[in-house]
Amino acid sequence: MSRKLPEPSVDELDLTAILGALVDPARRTIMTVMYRGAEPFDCSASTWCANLGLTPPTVSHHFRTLREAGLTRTVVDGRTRNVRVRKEDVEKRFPGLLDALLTHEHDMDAIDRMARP
Amino acid sequence: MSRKLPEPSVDELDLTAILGALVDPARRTIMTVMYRGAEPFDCSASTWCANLGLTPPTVSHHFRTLREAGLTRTVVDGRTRNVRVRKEDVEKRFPGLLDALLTHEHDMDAIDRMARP
DNA sequence: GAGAGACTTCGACGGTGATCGAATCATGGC
DNA sequence: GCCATGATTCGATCACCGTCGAAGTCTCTC
Repeated sequence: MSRKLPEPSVDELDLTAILGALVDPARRTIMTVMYRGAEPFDCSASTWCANLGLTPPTVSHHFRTLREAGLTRTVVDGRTRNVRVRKEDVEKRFPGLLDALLTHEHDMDAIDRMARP
Repeated sequence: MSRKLPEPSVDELDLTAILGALVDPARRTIMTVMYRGAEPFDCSASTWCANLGLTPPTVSHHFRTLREAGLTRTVVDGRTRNVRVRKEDVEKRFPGLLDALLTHEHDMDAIDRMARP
């Protein structure tokens, strides 16, 4: 049994909210890792905490912000959370946006760390 | 005799600064108008004030933010200021970014108003 | 030169957001 | 059913940003 956390529909996607979410470097790192990695993505918060140098509350806050901006979809299944980027939805509304924003990231450190199984 | 106001070089263009500049709806409107209009663009601040519903200090602040983010180039010539979007520079560093961000603006009202000579 | 007009800078205010520690909640195992 | 574990929420704090009024600066004109 799994439940999907609330998220805006495609029509509700707002550019200001999306940009507001992607201004933060930590959130952009999260998005870049998930955007270029295999999906669905297992995001144990503790792993993110270590790689981003942030505490659990802050990481939780970032994931909520991304989801509420419509950039990610979170499915809760038991105690694990599957988060994946809503590529098609965002692409439909703002073509080329994710590619333009998430393919030129400079600090690949966290990305490389997260890539390890 | 004209002088160019200080601006970051292409190598100094920072995605966080650019997104921070474009998060604000007023600045995004300014950029959209200039990006899609003919350039160079005569930006009498009083016109912007009327169309954006903002006071001169605020408009001045927005233009400064855009310039310091590397999105615009301002050339002062006497008492007139010519501002134009640094399309090539931004495109060189972040391909497709401006197109993705400035071609789906919803509120065309200010854009239409500014379009009139 | 002196004044008028237009933009910028300065100072302040209110709001928003990132961050953390502490408390709370939910889940799986005993 | 109850505890241990891991994430979320709550509350507070700090910094940053948008906005404006007032003061300052620059330029053109007379």
